[in-house]
Amino acid sequence: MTSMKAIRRFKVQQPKSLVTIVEERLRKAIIDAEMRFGEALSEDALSSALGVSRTPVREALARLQLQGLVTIVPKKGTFVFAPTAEDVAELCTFRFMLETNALRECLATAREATLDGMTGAIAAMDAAQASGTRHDYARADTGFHEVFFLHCGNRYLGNAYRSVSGRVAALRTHLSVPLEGEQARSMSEHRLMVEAFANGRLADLDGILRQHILRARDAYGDVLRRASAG
Amino acid sequence: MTSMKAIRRFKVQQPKSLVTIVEERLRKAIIDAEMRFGEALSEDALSSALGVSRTPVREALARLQLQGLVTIVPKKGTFVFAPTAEDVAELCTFRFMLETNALRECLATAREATLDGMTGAIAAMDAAQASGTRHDYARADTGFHEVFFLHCGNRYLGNAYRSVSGRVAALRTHLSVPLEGEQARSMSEHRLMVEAFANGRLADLDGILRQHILRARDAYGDVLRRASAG
DNA sequence: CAATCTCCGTCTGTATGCAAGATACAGAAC
DNA sequence: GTTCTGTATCTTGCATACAGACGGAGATTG
Repeated sequence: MTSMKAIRRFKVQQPKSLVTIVEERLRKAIIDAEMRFGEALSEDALSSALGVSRTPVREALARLQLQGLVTIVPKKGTFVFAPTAEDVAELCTFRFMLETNALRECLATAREATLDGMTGAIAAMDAAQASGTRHDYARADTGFHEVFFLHCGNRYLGNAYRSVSGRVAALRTHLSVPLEGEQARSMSEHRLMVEAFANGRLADLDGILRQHILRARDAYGDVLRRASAG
Repeated sequence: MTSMKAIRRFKVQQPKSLVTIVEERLRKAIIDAEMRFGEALSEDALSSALGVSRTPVREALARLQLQGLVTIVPKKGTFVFAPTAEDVAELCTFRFMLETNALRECLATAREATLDGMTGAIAAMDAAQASGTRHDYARADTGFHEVFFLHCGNRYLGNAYRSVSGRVAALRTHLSVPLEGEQARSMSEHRLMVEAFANGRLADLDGILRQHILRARDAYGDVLRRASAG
């Protein structure tokens, strides 16, 4: 029948499963610091709070564990992840590696699209800095770094990043680094990265990125050490 | 009682959960090519075959999906993953990136231990080549590459590798590359890598590794293209 | 008063039951 | 003969029920 092609356009997106909904809700709760590091999560409490049965909650928690956002201790309970300074250091090192490689790919195969994405993210950060909350800025920051993986053309690279991006985002919001000049400094570094990328200066890009991420690493490490000491 | 501290040392590792057992069993079945790419897996059939209820089976399948070993299609079923040539290419590229970085870390911080591990793995490969099955050789090969991540000192790097190692291992056994000289060539490349590592020649190491992995990529790609064409 | 034992509440791990979507096939209508 | 439709039977998604493990409060004993 000739009208079939037209009909196909009506295909509806099937509703998200409860597992997905719960997962996203909890993910947001953890990342946006609605819960504290190490806080206990009872499957029972969550299921009644969210109005679903324990089954999807349980499955969602399992997924979050794979993303490193919660820690499941057999027979004891599930807890919001609690990073140590070492954790953060390794995490940042790893992140630097992923981003460097993603950027290299972007520069080689999707220069225009990546540049567009970056400038768009910068605009969002500007807006957030001007009028938004700190959370808005953090979200925009996250978005900036995600651009690389959207255009890098390697799904595995993107998956690997996604498997740690939750933790990175959570660190950003939980440890609202108290340094005053922090946002301004972050912004200027992001701008520098866009510029280096536009000019195809890969070495510069690596340097800025390294500095950007490793500085974050030290800042987070300091805050954590202070927290565990005090 | 003062003897409690001594008694604690006898604590036995608690029995694995059913989920873990099922997961490992299925993982092995997929990796060792007991099932074919794309084959359907029914929760019901699996649960009765394994003698457990559907719950742990379901959870295990969810985990395997996160490792990329199965694909879950809502309301339709679960299937053994079915890689395309593109998949394989991206996978190998990613793998090269991870291994390169891991090796760099090993060379910098755990030279001796890594070298020991590599030579041990080489010995296992020799043994497998002399008298073992092709599966034995594949397992030893997998072991060789795992050494890097054992000693690289970055858990995230190791996790990322583990999240794709299943697929890599499955490719190795499923696509038993028919080229005759393959094993010998692979062996010699591994030996070259050990040598370059021992001498600290990082650039050489990168080159060999790149060649080693990218050649595997092309070989797998060929087999897959031929399979999908024929 | 301190150390230890015991019991109980709470948690997770697993089994099972039920509902709803997807597919394949048989049969009816043209 | 071809196409459509209804149904039978698969599949998963989710809810609930039950049992075993862990941890803490209180009882018990030195």
